Amino acid sequence: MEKAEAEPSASADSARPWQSYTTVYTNAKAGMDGVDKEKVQRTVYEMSKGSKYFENEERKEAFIRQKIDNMRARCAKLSASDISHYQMVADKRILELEATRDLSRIWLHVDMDAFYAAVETLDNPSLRGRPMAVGGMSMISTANYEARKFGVRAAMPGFIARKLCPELIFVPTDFKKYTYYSDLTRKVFQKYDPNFMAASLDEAYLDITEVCNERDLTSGEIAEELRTSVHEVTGLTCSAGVAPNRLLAKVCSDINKPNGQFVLPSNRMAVMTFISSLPIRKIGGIGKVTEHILSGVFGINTCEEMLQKGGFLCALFSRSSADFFLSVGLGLGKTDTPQVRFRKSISNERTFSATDDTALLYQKLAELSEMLSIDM
DNA sequence: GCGGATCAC
DNA sequence: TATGGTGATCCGC
Repeated sequence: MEKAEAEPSASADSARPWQSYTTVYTNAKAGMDGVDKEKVQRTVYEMSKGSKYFENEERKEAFIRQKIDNMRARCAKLSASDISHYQMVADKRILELEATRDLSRIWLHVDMDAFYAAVETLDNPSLRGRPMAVGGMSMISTANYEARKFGVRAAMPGFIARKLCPELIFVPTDFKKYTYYSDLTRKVFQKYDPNFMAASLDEAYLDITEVCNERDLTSGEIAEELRTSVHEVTGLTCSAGVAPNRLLAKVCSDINKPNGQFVLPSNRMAVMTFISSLPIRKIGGIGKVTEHILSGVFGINTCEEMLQKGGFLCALFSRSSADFFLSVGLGLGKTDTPQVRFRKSISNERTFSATDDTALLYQKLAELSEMLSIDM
């Protein structure tokens, strides 16, 4: 195993405690380039410190640190013969996965730019050019690019956002509005792929192989035309990524955001070059925890390193997890169009302040059950 | 089979 | 004052 990365020591930790408190919204995102990350991080920490939420985050982070320590120990205990065995397992799996590579489809991922915020600005043009967020004091759904300059981000609580940007305008969420504009964009998507896959109100995957062939246009030309059409129909901008599979297309749509696009050519060399230096956190399905584990245990920070450490991954993870990690290292992803998609669960939940009042808890349960039964 | 954890939007 | 809601998947027990 590689030497452990420089871990924040106890003394550095107490000198700059905010550096160890990370959240999903203290991560880099489009429009956050000129942001003073240190200052944002410190403000988030100061506003969070001492709260129940903060305590729970600390508890979870301690748990993850322990998990990393345990996995490191398991790694260290592997014998030379274990290591060569798992290296063979990995090499074989890599060959099998490589054999499934399909470069025949062209996938496009569309992602609307700051969707909820952009819709609200269409509805109320006086918001244009001013820092604005959709949501409330508890939670922000989206921030426009003016607000992002202050470090304000989706998933950040509103009271912290206001501290970062006192001028911030709050607009309450209005899903009816977003659904209306989402439907408009989907009418456009349908013209390029009648079987397009909606991933959310503001994201979709399109297999544009046929439309490219039939109209004898490049994927980049189709992407330009689709984005122009979406803008004409809705007044909203979007970004697009083109790649031979959905996993890569999703990464690509983020590269020239906002109002841009990126095409990854459908050949193995281009894919491997693209993936080689790509940070694993860019991959859908690899979140904050998995990033920490892969980095802390194996020293894996880029997709290429998934292949280099393949033996250890096969030794320590389940078959399905190891397969996923190796696939990422190869730049493989789904290329099929599932014909039917079933919903597998239905649920509802509400957050409320802590209580030991059982009567109140039963009442909450009754309310939730009632609402859920109506949904069903 | 179930509950908790992780992840995405 | 104050850190969401819905759906999916995986893992360990």
